[in-house]
Amino acid sequence: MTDFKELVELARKISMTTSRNEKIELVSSFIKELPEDEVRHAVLFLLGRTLPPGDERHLDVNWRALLSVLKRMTGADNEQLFKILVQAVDIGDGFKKALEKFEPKRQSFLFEQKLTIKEVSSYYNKIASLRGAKSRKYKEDLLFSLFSLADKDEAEFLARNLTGEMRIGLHEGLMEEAIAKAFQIPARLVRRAVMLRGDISEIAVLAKRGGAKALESIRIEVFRPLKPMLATDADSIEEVLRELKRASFEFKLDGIRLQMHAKGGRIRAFTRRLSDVTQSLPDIVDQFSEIFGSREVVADGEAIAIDPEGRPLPFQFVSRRLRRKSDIARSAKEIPLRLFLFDILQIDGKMLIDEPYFRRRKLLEDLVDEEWLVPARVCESEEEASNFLKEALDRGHEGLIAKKLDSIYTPGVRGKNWFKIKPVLATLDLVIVAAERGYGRRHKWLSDYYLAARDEETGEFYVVGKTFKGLTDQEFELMTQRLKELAYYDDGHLVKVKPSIVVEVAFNEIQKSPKYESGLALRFARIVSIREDKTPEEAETIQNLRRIYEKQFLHKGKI
DNA sequence: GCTGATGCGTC
DNA sequence: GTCGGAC
DNA sequence: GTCCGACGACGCATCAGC
Repeated sequence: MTDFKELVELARKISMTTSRNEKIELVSSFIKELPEDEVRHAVLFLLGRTLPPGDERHLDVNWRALLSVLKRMTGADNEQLFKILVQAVDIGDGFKKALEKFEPKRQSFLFEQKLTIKEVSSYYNKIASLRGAKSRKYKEDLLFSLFSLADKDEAEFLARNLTGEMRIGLHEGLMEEAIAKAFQIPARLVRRAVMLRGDISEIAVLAKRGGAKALESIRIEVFRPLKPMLATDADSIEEVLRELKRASFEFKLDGIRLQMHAKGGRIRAFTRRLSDVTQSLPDIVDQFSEIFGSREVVADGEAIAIDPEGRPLPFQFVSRRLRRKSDIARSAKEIPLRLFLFDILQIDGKMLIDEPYFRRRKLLEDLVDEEWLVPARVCESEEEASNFLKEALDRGHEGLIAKKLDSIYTPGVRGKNWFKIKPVLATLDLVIVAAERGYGRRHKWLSDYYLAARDEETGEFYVVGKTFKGLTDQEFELMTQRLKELAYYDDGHLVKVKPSIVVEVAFNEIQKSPKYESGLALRFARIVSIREDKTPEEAETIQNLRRIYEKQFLHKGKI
């Protein structure tokens, strides 16, 4: 039984170095020595996860629950804790600082207990299993008990782990290399195994138990989702064609990525992060059954919402279907989804991911009626591809995905074989009216900015979204200074400022907002420049935003 | 039974 | 999802 | 080229509190 303390110490060392090689070495020598039944949890915990993927339960514990436990332990009031947390680098640091400042109350145990890796995992299990009335309280009781067994450093680790933000500069990429190094397996092989299984903690165990041989024997299994292949951003069609010369361009649909599995008449649908959403999507299941009957198949596609004329609806509609458990039949009728396939990964036991794209696509076209396929066209000239892009946009879609014709399907990889091309939209000049202090590496700065549009009738500013993207570190530094000078309210976290600074903001879509008074919100807002030349009075108006919102429906459907 | 807070997962 | 920073 | 860490919008389910 390995002490939890050792894992905490390892995490500390990992966070101390920025060298990737050093991180890999640290993790690798640690997991090499670990008993087989602890490897899985150690890997998960280091990556900021609690339960293994595939476990349908969740802890339902996050920073609010943690705060409540912290209150119980320290006896401090909200104000005292807020003061500490606001100055902390992140929640883990805040926990540690609060426990240092106030001598914590702890649950007393009958026997002296020491936290082990397995003990923590067992607590997580119990917390995840609790449901129903008063379960929040019982979860907090368990957390109190868990934190009672932890010293300050362990508490810091736990707080980070439970919020999923370890911030030690270690994710799956380096973990794969660490596993490879620990068990002397080529990194390539580890990576491939993780892709096919979608669960790195399981691969770590397999690697320890069976080495390279065990990983080599891994195949796609129906009903076990693999990671979907991803696309790299491209600025233009020209850039893509320079890279690929000739490529297949497919419509990029704005819906949910679905990996469909079928065998013996049973059908399952998995999302991009491999959760099973079959239950919410009976219409998609029917469609897949119509397409493939009871054949054994694994296919990749996108589901979008469509109006009676077959035009795509905005993403917001699709998301209403997604995790629904109640009134499923009714909502399926209100917002019908339609599946569009673009890849096939396995059929009748034959794995296809190592076949080149053009063969997989050809096979798909032979097997499936065109109406179920994402429209695709092979282009080698910019003009041809541009026309196809225009067609996609005219039909209300997001853009194009360009695919290298002879590329294999590399699950989980965002590489140079698939590119996404989204058109650049006009930007908006908006006013910063408030800001929030950042966390982690941004904790000294005002990092998240409230963006507002002006009401041309009243002159008031209305928030239409927040963004933390687009500025360089240096610009954050300067912006923080400027905003502090404009502040008329500052509680340590939220800073409200006099409308003065105008920024040019890019976005992908304007959505209806239930949260903002303006009724509108920007999707994927990011700052592209600071408009030193503009005054707030010259900024975008809320009236114009409404017009832009309506214009989006020129190509999109409405119910 | 309703409402708001919280957590989670999609993009 | 999207961006900048760091290796 | 690749990985990592900053965090955005929504909508659903679940639970607490009235």
